[in-house]
Amino acid sequence: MAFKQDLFTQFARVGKALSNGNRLELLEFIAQSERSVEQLGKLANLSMANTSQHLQQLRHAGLVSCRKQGLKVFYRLSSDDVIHLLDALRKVAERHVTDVQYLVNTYLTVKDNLEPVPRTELLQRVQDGLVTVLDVRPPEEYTAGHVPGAINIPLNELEQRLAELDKNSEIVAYCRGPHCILAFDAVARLRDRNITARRLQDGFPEWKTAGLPIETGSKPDS
Amino acid sequence: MAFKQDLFTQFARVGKALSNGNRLELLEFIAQSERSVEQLGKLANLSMANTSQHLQQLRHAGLVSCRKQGLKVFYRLSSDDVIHLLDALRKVAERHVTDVQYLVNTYLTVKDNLEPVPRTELLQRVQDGLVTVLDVRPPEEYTAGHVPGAINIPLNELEQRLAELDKNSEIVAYCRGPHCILAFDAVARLRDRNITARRLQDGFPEWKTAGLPIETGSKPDS
DNA sequence: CTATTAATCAACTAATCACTTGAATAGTGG
DNA sequence: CCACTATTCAAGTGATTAGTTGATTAATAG
Repeated sequence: MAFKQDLFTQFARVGKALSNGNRLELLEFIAQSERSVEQLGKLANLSMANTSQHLQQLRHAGLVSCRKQGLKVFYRLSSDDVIHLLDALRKVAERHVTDVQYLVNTYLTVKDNLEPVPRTELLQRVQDGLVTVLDVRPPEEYTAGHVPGAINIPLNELEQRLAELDKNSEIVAYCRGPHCILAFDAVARLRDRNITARRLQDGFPEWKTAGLPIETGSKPDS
Repeated sequence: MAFKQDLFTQFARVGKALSNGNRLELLEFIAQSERSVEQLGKLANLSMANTSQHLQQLRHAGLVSCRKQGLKVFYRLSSDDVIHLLDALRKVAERHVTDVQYLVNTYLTVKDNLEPVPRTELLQRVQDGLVTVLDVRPPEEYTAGHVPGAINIPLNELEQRLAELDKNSEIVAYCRGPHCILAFDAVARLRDRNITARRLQDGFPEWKTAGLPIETGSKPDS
């Protein structure tokens, strides 16, 4: 059955594109916004030629597409399907690969002195104006219920919306749960910019089931 | 940020597991039902040692898990997340890789010019007795789980067992997934004999992860 | 035209991968 | 105990991959 083999070989091409850490990092950058080869190379700390070659592999796998404007070539995700794919990949990795869990634990608790903020502590400190609570989940989930007073900035908009954060108060980010990558990613990015940030213990479902108050609806623009 | 690199490296391990056609084929078989190494090797036409090695790669990537029963080791998907991942992979490949489009068009669409039956529609129509659901996968996979009320006739027995089909109700055939040719083939053969037949949207794993009811065990002879 | 810049291509090395072969393990039954 | 079976391990080979280096192609500016 040559057809079946051919099909799996083609699917494997997409898998192959996802089989290298540098390419995955490039993909994540591209997912934020369209970028040139040079920019991407700098972000991922790769040589120009190497970056170009990786991007072409991604392009041949159908994950990204590009347009030339003047001297520069801008790459972007070819569709939202790719985001879903990356999401599914992360979810599987996060949930099943023990090494990822180990990395997350190491990073959050020991290596970077990032022990999560206990739930019980947070409410008081929000009321005292000591912390800004950041919900990095998608808007739908935020609207459906969130920690009182939290502002919603989805992870992919974080860089563009840094101005909305009060840089004098500590940021406490949370997301879907204890192993959800969103909040730790947010904390990592904020810390890259020298913004004090920590992660809330667990995520929203745990907050809710702990019997703590919640708030629903979307935040009006202020 | 070495941590970030490490994380992407771990994610890439999952990508690497998906980067080989034989592994993807094994995964699809495993998605149907738990199976031993020997069975999987035969299905995918691989040597024992080779199969074992591929399965171990899948296991280390967190995609499958296994249990030993007597002499045999049975592999199964480690969670429904994996089906979602495979789905996302297929979707991206299908939509963006022109070679896949060509293959799909050449082999599949030509055979099936009628739209597949949506999952949500099927249950109601089965209950109303309007359709006969036909599972054309091998008996083991049928036994491990199938659409409620479906009858099991493997493709190679279809011609001999036509009498079992109620020719007054429409036949809806399904198999392993959106690109599995078993159901396409069945529909084509039934139409050749002037039996009204259509294909179910996707296959059994997708049905299961959509949260729809399933039935297990083999059908008693009636 | 030439110089400059962004990106790609081509050629090469070291590392990794797919697969084979043959040996080693672990369970089972006599 | 031994024989038998399903699986895994270990070692080796040819193919593929990631990354480097230096040359080459396009677009732009003077």
